[in-house]
Order: sequence, then C-alpha cells, then structure tokens
Amino acid sequence: MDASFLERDTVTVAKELLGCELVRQTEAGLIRVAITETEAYQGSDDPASHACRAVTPRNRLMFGEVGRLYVYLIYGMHLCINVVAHEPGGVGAVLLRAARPLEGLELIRDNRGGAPDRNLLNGPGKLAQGLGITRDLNGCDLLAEPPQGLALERGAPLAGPILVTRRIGITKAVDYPWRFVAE
DNA sequence: CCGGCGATCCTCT
DNA sequence: GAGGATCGCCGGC
Repeated sequence: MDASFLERDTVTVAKELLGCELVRQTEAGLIRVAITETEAYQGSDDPASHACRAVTPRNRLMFGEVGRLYVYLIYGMHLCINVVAHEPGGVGAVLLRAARPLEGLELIRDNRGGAPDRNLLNGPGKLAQGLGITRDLNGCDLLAEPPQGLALERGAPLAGPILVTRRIGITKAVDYPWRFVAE
C-alpha cells in the first residue's frame, strides 16, 4: 500500500479499501483479513465525524498524516479502528467495519472468545477484537516497513458489486451515502 | 428472525 | 454530567 492511495478524497478511499487486506502480527502468530465494509468520516463538513470540530487529544490523528491507525473506545467497551485518509492538507478517516478471514482463523476465534464463525468479524467492535487490537496501536503507521504490529496491503480485485448505504449508528448527517459493503 | 435493552468508561462541554 | 461511528442476550412471535 502506497501513501498516495490514501491521500485522496476520504469517501473514494473508503470505497476502494474494500478488498484491501489487514495483516496483524503478534507473538501468537499472523492474521490476515480482507476488508468488506467501511465508512467515510470527514472533517468540519461532516457533522457525524469526531473531527467535525476542533482538534482534541482523541481526534488529532484524523488531522494528520495519512496511513496512521486511529483507535478509539466506544460505548465504554468496544474499540473501533480507522485508517487516516484525506486529500493533502485535509481531514478524515475510514472506519473499518467488517472483514473476511484469510489467514490465522484459529487466532481470530481465540480473540473472539468462542463466537460462531459467521459472527467473527462482522462489525467494527468485533473486527477490532478479532484482530487483537489494543489502544497502544493508536497512531501506528500502517504503511511502515518493516510492519509495526498492523499493516495495510493491497488485496485481490473485488469480484462482486459494492453496496452503498447510509452510515450506521450515528444520529447526525444520517443521510450521507458513505458506507460501502462488499461480499 | 426481530426488536429492545443494559453494559461500561472515556471524552468533551 | 451526558452521551456515544456497539454488541450480545433476552423474550416474543
């Protein structure tokens, strides 16, 4: 994955991240997944975004260098993971909402504590848990060589169509068609 | 299969 | 001091 891929309009990047792969390397082993669901969140022009107002300690990564991982805690119990992506000088990130296991299925099952296989990675909190994401990965460089725990890679081209819908679980700007789902 | 609800804690106002 | 880019359990149909 090249930084220029992420240095474009956040909505375009969200759509094109479908089929791209995440590689998680830990002491326990290697996990590889293909991204199947994303949402775009922009800056001051997106009322649903964490970055719709001033820079704060939490949202600061969304204003910075593309290719960083933005990790945050939601509802007091789940982590969500985002890829910082925006035009040069812009603001934004792509929420990764679901993925399909490619390698390390046993590790994913362990991380998910016995959830049925069809519920392993089908939601943002489940994806983060399945990959074994922790808050110390906040700000990690997904494009680093060599990889630093989590890496983003180009995957095989998508086979099927892309479903475009409203974003899930928000109460502002509910009609923006910025959610992308692949099978 | 579907809708409702509680858990749980960090962040910003 | 409120509310959130969620999840899984429960009960009802």
